[in-house]
Amino acid sequence: MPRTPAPGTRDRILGVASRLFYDHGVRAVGMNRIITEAGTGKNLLYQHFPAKSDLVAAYLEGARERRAEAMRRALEAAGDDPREQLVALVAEVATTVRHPRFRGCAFRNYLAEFPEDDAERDGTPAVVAHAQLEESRAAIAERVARLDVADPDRLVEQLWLLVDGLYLQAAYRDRLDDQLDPAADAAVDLARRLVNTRP
Amino acid sequence: MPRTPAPGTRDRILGVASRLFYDHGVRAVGMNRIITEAGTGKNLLYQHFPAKSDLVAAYLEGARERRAEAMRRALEAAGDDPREQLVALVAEVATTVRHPRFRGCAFRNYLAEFPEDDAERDGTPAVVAHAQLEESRAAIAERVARLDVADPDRLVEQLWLLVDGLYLQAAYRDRLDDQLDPAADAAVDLARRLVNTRP
DNA sequence: GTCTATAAGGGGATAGAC
DNA sequence: GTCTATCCCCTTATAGAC
Repeated sequence: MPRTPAPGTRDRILGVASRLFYDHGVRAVGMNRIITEAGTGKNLLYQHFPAKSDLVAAYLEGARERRAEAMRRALEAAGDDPREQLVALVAEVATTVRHPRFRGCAFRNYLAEFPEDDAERDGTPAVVAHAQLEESRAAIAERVARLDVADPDRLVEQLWLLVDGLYLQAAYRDRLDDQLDPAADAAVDLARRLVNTRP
Repeated sequence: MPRTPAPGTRDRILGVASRLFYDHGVRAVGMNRIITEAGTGKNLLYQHFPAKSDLVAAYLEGARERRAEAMRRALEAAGDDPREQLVALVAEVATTVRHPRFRGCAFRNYLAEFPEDDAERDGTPAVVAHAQLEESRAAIAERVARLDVADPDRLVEQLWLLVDGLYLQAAYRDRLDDQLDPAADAAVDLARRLVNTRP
């Protein structure tokens, strides 16, 4: 049984691939380009990732971990009030969206690129993407459930609409010099009004 | 000078291509499939559309005309009150989204599929898509400008967030049995509250 | 043995020629 | 309509360098 050679290789390949996938789209980036920019051999890449699909799934999995960590930090900073936590979740997205190199939500971008990619086996990119979206939505639903509002389901939908709206706008509004800051501010403002409305 | 042969040919090709592009995505549909399903010859297709890009642009242009017509009808039915017109614009999107065969916004789908398609020449698909989005947003901004609200820009952003949120959710929430109806209702409800808030 | 570099297989794309 | 040219894709196999 051979030892795992060159421990940093997998991470380096995955890092290069992740940046390329995110910046240019999964379909637009070929394996050749990843190999060239990573400075590695083709054999080694296919040893760590038997197919491009595995590499894409690992890319989304990494993005998911980073998103989960960011959400966790935002919730911690918001304290114990579920209303403040809900505002913090939307505000975290608003902050993420403002990042200069932000180019849309990685998971929604993937699903838009591969609309016919069914969720068959475990570890499929589509499965990872759906899991992240459901997890993110569940974080909102949990906190809304702790509020005393007349129609909690509706509030979840409305907050989720803000999040999705922000992500989608970020995906196309950067073409012209259209800044996302007003949209991000408007989303946070609206989220605060929504969670503070008494039944 | 040869006569224009078979006047309905162009429309037939465009109709078949539009349906395929919308249902399966632009990248997933090759020219061969369009030719096969349209029952036309390859020569004839390239005579009407010299490149695939031209066919895609015509597909988006057609979708744009249909969207403009739907918006015009919704505004007419809403009467002269700008508040009712704004609610009608969001409600029209909510209705469109509920359609069983709805598979997302054609323009946003295209921009997601081709993120690096710059707007260079006229008639490019990306140009058509951007024009439609700006036109749709302008329809909201015009009516908000006629309201006496404290921060009109913010209201435009918030209404636009609802529209984008609806469109994006429609693009991925239909995978599982997740119905869009609650989201559509929530969006219309929120739009009504937003435009009826006094400064 | 481990990695790189290169070539080739198999498929499908657009576009054009006949 | 069929057939071909050209290109790029993912993937595998082979050959060479440290």
